[in-house]
Amino acid sequence: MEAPELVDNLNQAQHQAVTADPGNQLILAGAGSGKTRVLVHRIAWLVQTQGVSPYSILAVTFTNKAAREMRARLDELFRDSGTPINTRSMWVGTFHGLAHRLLKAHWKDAKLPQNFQILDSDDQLRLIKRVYQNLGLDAERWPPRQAQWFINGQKDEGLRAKHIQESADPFVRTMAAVYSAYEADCERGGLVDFAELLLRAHELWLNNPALLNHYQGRFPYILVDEFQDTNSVQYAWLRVLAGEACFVTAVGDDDQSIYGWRGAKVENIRRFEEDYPQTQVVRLEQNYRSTGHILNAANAVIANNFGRLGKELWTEGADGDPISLYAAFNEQDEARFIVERITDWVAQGNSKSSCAILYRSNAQSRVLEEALLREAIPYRIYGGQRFYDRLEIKNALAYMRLAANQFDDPAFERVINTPTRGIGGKTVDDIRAFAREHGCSLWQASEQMLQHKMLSARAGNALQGFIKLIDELTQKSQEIALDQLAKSVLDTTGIFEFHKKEKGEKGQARAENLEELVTACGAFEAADEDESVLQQFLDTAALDAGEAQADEFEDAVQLMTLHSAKGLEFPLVFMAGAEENLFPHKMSVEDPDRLEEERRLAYVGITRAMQKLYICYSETRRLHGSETFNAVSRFVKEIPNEHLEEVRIKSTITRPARLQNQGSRSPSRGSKSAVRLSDSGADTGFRLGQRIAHKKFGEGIIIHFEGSGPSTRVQINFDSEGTKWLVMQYAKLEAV
DNA sequence: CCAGGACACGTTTTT
DNA sequence: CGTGTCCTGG
Repeated sequence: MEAPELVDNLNQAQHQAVTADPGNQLILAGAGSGKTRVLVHRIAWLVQTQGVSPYSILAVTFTNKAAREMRARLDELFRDSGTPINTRSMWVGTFHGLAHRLLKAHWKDAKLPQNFQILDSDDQLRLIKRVYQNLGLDAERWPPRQAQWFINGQKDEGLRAKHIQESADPFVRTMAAVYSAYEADCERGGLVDFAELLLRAHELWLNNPALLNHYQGRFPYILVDEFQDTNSVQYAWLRVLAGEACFVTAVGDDDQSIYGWRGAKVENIRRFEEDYPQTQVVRLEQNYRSTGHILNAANAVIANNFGRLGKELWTEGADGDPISLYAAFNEQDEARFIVERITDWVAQGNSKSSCAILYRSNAQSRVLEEALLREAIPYRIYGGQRFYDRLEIKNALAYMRLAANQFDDPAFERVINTPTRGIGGKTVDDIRAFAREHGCSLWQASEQMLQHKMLSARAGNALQGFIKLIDELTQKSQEIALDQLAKSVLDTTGIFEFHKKEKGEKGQARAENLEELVTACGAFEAADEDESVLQQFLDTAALDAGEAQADEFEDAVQLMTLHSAKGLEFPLVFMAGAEENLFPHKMSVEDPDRLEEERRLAYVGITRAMQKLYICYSETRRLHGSETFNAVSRFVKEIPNEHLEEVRIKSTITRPARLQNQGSRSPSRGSKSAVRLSDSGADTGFRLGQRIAHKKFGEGIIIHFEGSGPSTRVQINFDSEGTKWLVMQYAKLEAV
């Protein structure tokens, strides 16, 4: 059967990947090589030419965004080829989403209550803190966050509390105890955290051979996106499901594995061929995104890593501009440089949203934001707080959760006194103690304590009011539509007023978000007839926190970390802070594996750029309150000179080491003996003692020069502003 | 309850 | 240095 529309316009490697005979397949997809296209076309090809049912395909991604995109593109493809298929009923989703779907369908086999609740990391931490109280642990000595990290790490490796080996190490012993108690609490409350979804789903296979057999028969074709990001449980879950007969297509790029620190295992993709017999390997190396200079730079950098599966990006397109390297004087200068380049770019008729500023750590954004703010350039920070992660939304959702399930302890704790209704810490402690003693939920404990009049009149009344409130919501939840319930939560619990009266613009924003929640509830479409719309909505909210920001349609410069830039592309890209100890980060330079991950991050960063890439580093940087002096990043040095062009001619100044001990803000200006100053300023068109005018600072007299060329820095004693150091290139001085 | 101060901390993030 | 958290005093 022919399916020309599926293979037209594919290059040879893509064609090979899409039309390969059914079998195990490893598609090594370089950055910008048309990966999603291949994945989607492969699915359509199987369906349209191989007679594979779309419902016997399992397609797994990591993020909801990726899953949505895949679904949308499948919809489009199927629609265009005249074979409309309901992709909503296909098994396309995230690992967590699919695991959840399985556990919902087989809650009994999974040994879960039917209405088990998903615990987000906030709830999880809260629960761990409660475990601490129960165990009488010192939160100072063993930070609860560490316990959370530990528990999730163990689960990611497929390990339960009982699997942790006896250890003499007090840390391990303590953590194991916390894990164990936490597990018991989750068990009692029917609570499932994110890692637990995966672990349970894996155990579901292992403990129910018949069930596993059923799904193995159901899904003879499995496709996994971003395979290099799979962690141990995810890999194991897939491996078991695939069994001996299913065909697995793994799509990924070992060179873009940047999540090792949260459990992802590059080895999973590297050993794929060994684990899945007769794997056909296809390399997608032709790049449709970047210019030649950019790709060659990326290739050269990543070539320094060992044990790669190997891949070299190339393009039919032009070499383009070399990468520009700017050595900033300090982080302010760096920001100013970037903003000026953006201003130029926009002046040439480009959009602001076509530029991205990438950085290694979030702390770097502040200075960049300030510089953008100064020039009134709108910007958007990617990866901010998402809708369902907002405090006010979580509070409202907690009421809805209680309406769905009164035994949801994390929800109970969150809102029992939010807004304040006179149930103080003491009362809540008493309820917790009672619940713990009787092994029941906080809700049940509250009812019991009220019944037996175990509380003071005042606390009792307040608690009674809360119980009544929730009872009424529970009642309503069975009678009215979801958005009406949400509205009712806002009206009756006081949460709307509570957040609205928060000071500043915050209150306004929170009120708007809460109203938005009602709208979202109105727009929610339930997929499953057998379960309450409310429960489905809550699960969706827990598994998909929504988009990061509301005003994403405004034309704005994009700011983000290198990590969150993965998968995106921009015509103009700035990589800021390319300095040793910042990038690669100092926490990663000692360990070769972690250093390689940093290098992959550099590779990801470079390959985001389509037309033009600027790499910036700063000779001095204020970090954690003190001045740091870092060399240019080793990754920059790994880029061959032919692809680089220095924007600033490096000055001839050599800074003595002792400068680091000097307290002054501008250490290199301190003493004449330490720094070779060019007192002529010959190549600048200005001379010492000359009177000049500056747009912002007014008139002044030149009192020092340093460096040469356009990067020459000049000290001016302004009449009204005092002395300042400026970079000649930017200062735009005029002789008076 | 909340403002304000002391104090600690400082890489990356999705579900 | 800037931010977030925890604690205390009013």
